[in-house]
Formats: sequence, structure tokens, C-alpha cells
Amino acid sequence: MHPRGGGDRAAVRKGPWTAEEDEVLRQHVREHGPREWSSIRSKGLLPRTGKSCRLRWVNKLRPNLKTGCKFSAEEERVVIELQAQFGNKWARISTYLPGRTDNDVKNFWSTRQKRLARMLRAPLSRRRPAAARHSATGGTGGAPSSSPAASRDQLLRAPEPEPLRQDQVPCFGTMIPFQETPMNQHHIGESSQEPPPTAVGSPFHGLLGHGSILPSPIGFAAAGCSSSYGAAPEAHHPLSFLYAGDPALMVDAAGFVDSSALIHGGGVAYLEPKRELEEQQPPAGFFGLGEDDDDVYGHIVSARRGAPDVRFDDLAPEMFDFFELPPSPPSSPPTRP
DNA sequence: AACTACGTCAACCGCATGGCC
DNA sequence: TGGCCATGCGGTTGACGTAGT
Repeated sequence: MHPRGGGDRAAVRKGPWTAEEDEVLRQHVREHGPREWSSIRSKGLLPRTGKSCRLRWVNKLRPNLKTGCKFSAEEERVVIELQAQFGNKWARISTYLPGRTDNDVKNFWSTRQKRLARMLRAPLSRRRPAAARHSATGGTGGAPSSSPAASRDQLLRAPEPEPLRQDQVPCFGTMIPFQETPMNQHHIGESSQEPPPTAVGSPFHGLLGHGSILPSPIGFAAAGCSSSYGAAPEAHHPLSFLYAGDPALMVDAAGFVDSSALIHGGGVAYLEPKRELEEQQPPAGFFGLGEDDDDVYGHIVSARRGAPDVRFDDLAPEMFDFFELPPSPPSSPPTRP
């Protein structure tokens, strides 16, 4: 980023910080604490605005920051959960993620959103291959895609549907210690007051948030997620069960989807478009898009009708954000442990 | 090798909020 | 009570690195 402006008002410096400036800022914080940002400039210590100094400290110089390391699966899960709960309250969300700043969380979420928007916008033929997407999204140390070699065609031509039995459905609680997180304690309390509408015994039972507008177990094809998203299902995200294919969690996505719609093949699973769903139309505002939006809507519908073009692998989890969640019940802020 | 698409990150901006006078 | 100032927050932008074509 090139330094912008700088010509006005007594040479306020903008742009990247130098090591020398960082050191001056550290020294100021050592002496005065993380405050009196404006005095840094007024005293002539740095040609930076107080806002800039504060931002630099908060985002880069503050101790115990997790700089240069990707969001872990757990962190991603927390962000997704809290975003669903609080909205874009990044500062608030970041307080649940030690070492992460609101800027980190915001950037993380923004990346997810952009990816989804692009995926929904771009023709699938122009999409990156799964391996590429993974490397880009999952970073350098992430788990490999569950099935980079399993081509879309392979998946879509899986020979024998082999539905999961109910007793094969894995238990979320054993895989994701969700209850350990403070916000989830809060969440559980909410859920207990307002049980999700999914039927007991359904694979979705307890997974879908209250008032989920899922048309039903949907007919998208679900393969192992190629991204690094380790986000686990949680009560407020209607489709969050789809995150479960992340190999980093050693979870087979098949366990989280409608077993009757599953097709297994080569360690991956996808949903066969359910016959009974083929006649259904998505609810108005499906994916937050107008029904006239052929570009996007067409893809989704084609998947529902069995057009062999869309897998869950192709659909980023963030598309679930387009589901309009019912307004959360007024909740007191969760207390940190 | 050049180009393109994409992800990541740092830093800016405008607005909101709260404290002080 | 209203204005000023410092700080906090969320949105946005643009540089840069990486990987695929």
C-alpha cells in the first residue's frame, strides 16, 4: 500500500509503518500504557495520527497476538458461531479469540464472504480446481482436500447409493467439544428454551437453529469440504452441518446429511438430489437472491434437479450466511470464563 | 515466463460512543 | 445541555504473495 496523501496538515504520515516507528510506539506504550494516542503526535514523537497509532498497536504491536498464523478450525468455528449470533460485531467476536484482533476476524469473514459471492456469481466452468481452492483458502498447513482426485464426474456417477443408517450418524458432541466454549454455553441455554424445529431422530435434530428456513434436507451434493473450514455444526446455522466434511476434523460429511439422500463413494459422500425435492421450489428469497437472478438461482436449482454440476465441495459454507436467520432472541452477552 | 485469479493482510476512512468541561 | 475531544468500531481499499493457466 502506497502512502496516501500526506501533503496536508503538517505532514501526517500514512502508509506502512517502519520498524523505527514501531519502536517509538512501543516505547510510548511502555511509558503511558495503551492510551493517549493523540499525544504521540502532539509531542512530536511520530507524525502519525492517534487513530493510526492505536490501530498499529492493537493490530500489530500488542503482545500475545497470533501474527502470521491461520485461523484454526476451532477459531473458524467460533467466528462462524459468533457471527451468526452477534452479527458483524468483530470487536466483540475477537474477545473470544485470544490473540486475534477485530481486524483479523473481519478479514477472515470478509474473505469467506467474497469467496461465496464469487462462487455464486461465476460460472462453475471458470472455477478453480479443488486443489487450488484449497491451497488458497486453507493456507499452507491445512489438511488436504478430502477428495481432490475425486472428480466431479466420479462423484456424480457413483454407482450404488449406500445410504447411511441412522446408527451411523456420528455424534457431534464427541467430535467437537462445542460445549466447552463459553459462547456455546450461552447458546445451549438459548436452545433449551427454544428447541429447534427439526424432528427428534433426524440427522438434523439439534443441529438446525430455531426457525431454520431450510427447505428440508436439501438436495445439494455434498463432498468432503476442500477448504480448511473446520467449522462445526452449531445450533444457529441452518446449514452448518455441511462444514463437517473437513478432513481436518476427521469427519465424514455423510454423517451429517440426510442419510436417505446420501451416496457414498471413495471416502466422500454427496447428496443425491432427492426425488421428492425435485418438485419443490426453494423458498422465496432462497440464498437471499431474487427469484429473477438466473445466474445464481439457476445453478442452485439445477443442482436440486440433479444437473451434475454442483457439489457441496463447490459451495462454500459461507453461502449459508445468505439464509436469513430469524432474529435471535434478545440475549445477554455471554460471560467470559 | 507472463498473465490471471484469488487470498491475505495492513491500513485507511467515516461514523459512533463516551467522557470531560 | 451542548460542544469538543479521544477512543472504538466496522467497512473498505489496495499492495502483495501464491497458484493455476
